[in-house]
Amino acid sequence: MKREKETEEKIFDAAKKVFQRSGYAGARMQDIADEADINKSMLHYYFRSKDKLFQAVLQERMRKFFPKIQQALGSDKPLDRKIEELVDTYYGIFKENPYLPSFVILEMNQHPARFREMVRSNMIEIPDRFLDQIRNEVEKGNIRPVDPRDFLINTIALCVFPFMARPMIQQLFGMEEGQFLSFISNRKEELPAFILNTVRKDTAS
Amino acid sequence: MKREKETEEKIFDAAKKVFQRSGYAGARMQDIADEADINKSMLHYYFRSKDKLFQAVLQERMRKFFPKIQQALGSDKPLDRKIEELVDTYYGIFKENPYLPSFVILEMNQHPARFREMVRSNMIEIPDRFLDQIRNEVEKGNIRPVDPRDFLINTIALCVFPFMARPMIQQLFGMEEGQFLSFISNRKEELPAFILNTVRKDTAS
DNA sequence: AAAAGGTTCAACCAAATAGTTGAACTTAAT
DNA sequence: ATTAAGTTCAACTATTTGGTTGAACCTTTT
Repeated sequence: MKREKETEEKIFDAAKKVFQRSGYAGARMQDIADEADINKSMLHYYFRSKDKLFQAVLQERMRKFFPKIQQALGSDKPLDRKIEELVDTYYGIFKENPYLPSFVILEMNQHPARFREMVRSNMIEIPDRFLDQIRNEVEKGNIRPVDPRDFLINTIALCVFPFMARPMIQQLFGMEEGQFLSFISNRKEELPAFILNTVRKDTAS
Repeated sequence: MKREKETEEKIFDAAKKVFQRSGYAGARMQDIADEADINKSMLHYYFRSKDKLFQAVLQERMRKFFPKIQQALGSDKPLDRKIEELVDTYYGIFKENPYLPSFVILEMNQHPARFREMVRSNMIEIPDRFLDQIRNEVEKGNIRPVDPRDFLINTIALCVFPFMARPMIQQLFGMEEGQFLSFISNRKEELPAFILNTVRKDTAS
């Protein structure tokens, strides 16, 4: 009764932090307890097992993450505005959760079945409105003939990759933390153009 | 004396497989022994410790991987041909090593210091010829003014991302293994255009 | 064929790690 | 105040896992 919510929340926040940094296999229950500043048995009292705790974290992360993307993809804005909004959404998420992209990639590849089930049960899917919009732009001749799936992958790849490859980027280009962040900020301005250009039509030749 | 090379090689191949699939933390020495079909103590006889074995694998992977990219980047071909060659190189590597991209991303983020040291000691760097080439194309007005680092990141992102996000792509678009592979094959044909377009100049307006 | 040195493995060991327990403590209801 | 139910924690257990050992086994050298 005392502080039920607070303790559970402290644990959950700590678990998010540790699981995202270290992945399931690399995370230690003791690390999570230390991060939450409580006794290790509390983890089991509130979440029964490492696996249950992890599932809870993964679910929360995906529920926080994908709906925003879906919403941006499914809006009725014109394509160029939509892409700007999407870039904004991605950057907003990753600024606060820098480990999220590599965490999702890791667990997705490590436990594809669990991941599939989670996608299915949370009804995560690509809005038809977006796919139709791309087909429509192609038909109207506004963009090159392109598989909407390719365009979506291009978009996500260009947004997400720098956050996942951060250590490599910093090393190869000799960037400190601050330099990386300002590089990423500058890049954000260019991104919508990069993305839209991947499918831009020849305007002359 | 008996089969020295063969056993060591069997172990090493098994270790590559297991480490790439599961990462350092997720890999079990017993799994590697099983995969190599030998006794667990052999691992320690030939490589002393899990860490040493992992280092060996990581180093081999990076030495196999990066030089090819560097070579493609550093060639004296014109930009469009170079990008085609680079796409070819990436696809060649990933067709045979589908777990390589997510493995590198994982370990890079998990042990950034170890990764940095490995990049440094293997003298992995971006060929100046490539960076100069981009600056030159900008100067000549052939492409939009662009930070060469952004262009390189765009290129790698568009090549690599589908391989890392494979489980998500298959789930979201309802693809079987075979469908994914043919999707990836089709995508390869579009890729050079996607990449070059990210920095293509307006030709009219 | 005997000696020497490298190779293999079953059985162990020690450390790390997930999970359990029972007693003490806190809070809210009666 | 007493009780009942939820919460906390130190100490403990069971299991997993990286690593070791010593004897048996090849292969080559002499």
